[in-house]
Amino acid sequence: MKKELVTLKKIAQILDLSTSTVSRALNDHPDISEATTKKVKQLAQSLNYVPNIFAKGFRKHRSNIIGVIVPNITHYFTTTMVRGILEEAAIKGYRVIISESNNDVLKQTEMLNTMMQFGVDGILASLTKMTRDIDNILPILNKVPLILFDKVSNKIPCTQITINDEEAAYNAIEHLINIGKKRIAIIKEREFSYTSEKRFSGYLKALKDHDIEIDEKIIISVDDISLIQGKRMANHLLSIKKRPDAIFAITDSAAIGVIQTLKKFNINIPEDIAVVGFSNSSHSTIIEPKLTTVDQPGEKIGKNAVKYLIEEIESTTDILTNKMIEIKGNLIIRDSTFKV
Amino acid sequence: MKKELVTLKKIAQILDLSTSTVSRALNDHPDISEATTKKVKQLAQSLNYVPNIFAKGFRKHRSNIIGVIVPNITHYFTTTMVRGILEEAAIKGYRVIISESNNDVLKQTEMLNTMMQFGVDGILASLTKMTRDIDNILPILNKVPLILFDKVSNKIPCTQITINDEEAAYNAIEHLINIGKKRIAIIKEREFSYTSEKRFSGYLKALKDHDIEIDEKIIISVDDISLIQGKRMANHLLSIKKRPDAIFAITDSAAIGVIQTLKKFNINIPEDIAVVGFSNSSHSTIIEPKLTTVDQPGEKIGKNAVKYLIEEIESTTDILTNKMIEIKGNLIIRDSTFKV
DNA sequence: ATCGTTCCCGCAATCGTTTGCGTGACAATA
DNA sequence: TATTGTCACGCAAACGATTGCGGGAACGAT
Repeated sequence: MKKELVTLKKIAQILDLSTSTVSRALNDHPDISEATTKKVKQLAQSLNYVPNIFAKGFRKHRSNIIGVIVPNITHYFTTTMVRGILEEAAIKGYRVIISESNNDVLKQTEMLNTMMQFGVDGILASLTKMTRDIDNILPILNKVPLILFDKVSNKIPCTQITINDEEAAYNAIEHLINIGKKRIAIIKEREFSYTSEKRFSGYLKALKDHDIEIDEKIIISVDDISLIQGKRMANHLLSIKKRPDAIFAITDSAAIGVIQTLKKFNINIPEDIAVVGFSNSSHSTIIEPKLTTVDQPGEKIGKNAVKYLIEEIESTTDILTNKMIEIKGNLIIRDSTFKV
Repeated sequence: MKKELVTLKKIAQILDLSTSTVSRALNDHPDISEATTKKVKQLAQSLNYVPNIFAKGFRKHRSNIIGVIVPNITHYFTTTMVRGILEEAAIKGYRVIISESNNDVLKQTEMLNTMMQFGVDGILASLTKMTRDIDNILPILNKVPLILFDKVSNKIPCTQITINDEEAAYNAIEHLINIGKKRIAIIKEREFSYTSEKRFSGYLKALKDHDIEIDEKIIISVDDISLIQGKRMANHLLSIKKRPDAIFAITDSAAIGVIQTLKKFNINIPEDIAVVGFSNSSHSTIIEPKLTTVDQPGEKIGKNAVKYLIEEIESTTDILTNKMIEIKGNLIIRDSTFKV
């Protein structure tokens, strides 16, 4: 546990140099001659020198840590984004600390603050659903770069990275139309959710473009978009007089709930009612029939988020950037909308 | 971005005290009178003082960060453990940095080293499958506390936390026997895997205890225990002359592969062949019939891992602890073994 | 009056690294 | 020769918190 630390001073003593020279040599400072630089680096190597991270951070006010906050780390899609974040961060020499907000707004702001106090160089956040009180988040912006991904909010002036939800939803609906569906229901979220709204507007746009009547009765809003709610809403949709012939659930889990109750009532999928989800979760190939859904390239989102964040961290200018980046999601057609 | 930092010195100046007094006051040092302690704390509060984490770590050689390494963060069970880790760590005032080894041994050792250099106070690791070259891991033990969880290795002298794999497997097999199954196959891992071996020995023990013949032909070993392999091995098991009447797959994903091919051949589950998995993954209730499996309390494992790790971190003695902790997993009986 | 305690608190060093500034050696230029 | 410039490096301060040591004040006991 003791293990005599190797420090700049030690290297300096051995080489009969000053610590400053050693430091500069290791950092490729132009003031230092090639010869000594080489000498220093060699010794450092052989002594297995590692710079004291604390002293370094202490001086430079840099931790090389980025903080990540997600609502629920248990969701498969979230983990794929996290994977992308970890990869890209490792490449760029950053470590990642992760927190889970459990969709609790208070916890979320608390975590933002802890992370700040803890000295992260930047924060990547995927917001909880009902993040309305932006006031708690805005102060962060002046202190440390913040980038939102996946669950974003256009009320916050910072760069944001999402799926092209609207377009992807549009494509999904168009696919349903192409296979002959004319009465397409949607199950979306009631609480304001950026992604839900985007997908909804893609839905509306597609219907309009194909001159299909929009019927409020088959536009279903739920509080939490879960498997259970999918079941409930499918039940509801079966009970109305003019049944839909397709159901677009804003989320795979809801779509799976829908499929499960349709099967319970022996409704043929996709002939009687087609179903499409959103996420390409791992469940979508386990359920039968396999679910048509939108694949979201999580790793790509994660990587991009890190890329933009580090850009902001290492930029010298202090202006808030405010880009909106969209990553393309792809419709994956499976048995729930298409029979071979 | 500038934002005049609040430091001990500033507080000291305002209160006309020395920084040392302020420091001690904030740390509840007995030398400081109640009155001044109170005064200092109040001012610190109102000034929104946060100790500079770098300076603190610099002095105390403590980062209050623990490193976590997992093979694959995408697995549901892994995320539940991570959740437990995050929760417990947050409570204890530690941050968590996570890395993914992707089941790559080289990456794993590299990550261990990076984390060490980075100054984590301790490391929690779930090992990659084929971690044989313990040599890369042993040096870590002298430098920083290490605890293994889930994927462990009894070759490494440190405390380890697992499910009671053997017992749980025993219970699963006993359940199969109780519902009348007499010829029970197992699909396990070929490569040495601590958990696989444990589950296998539970299987053997249960069969012996119930005087059931052990048949090598229905003991299947595979390289990677995946859904695909589940399908393949199910095919194989169907092809042998004395078919099994139950299949115990060491893993949910393999069990799901098994179910999928059994269904393809119109074999009744569980009447003809019962299936049980291990993990209680989220897939196990999506598949039909719903899968009987062993629920592993991931959060509990995570929490315990953190608890023991912090214990070691904060202990003053330097002796390597070497406890084996087992967390109980519970058999969850569903349709794949039991018809109502 | 002197001594010994106890209670509170300040001084100053310290951790390892970075960095502004200074300096000596030497070469180039006037 | 005197001046200027460049190169390569050293000095020392600084970052903010912690901590061993020492010391003054107050008080009681002798």
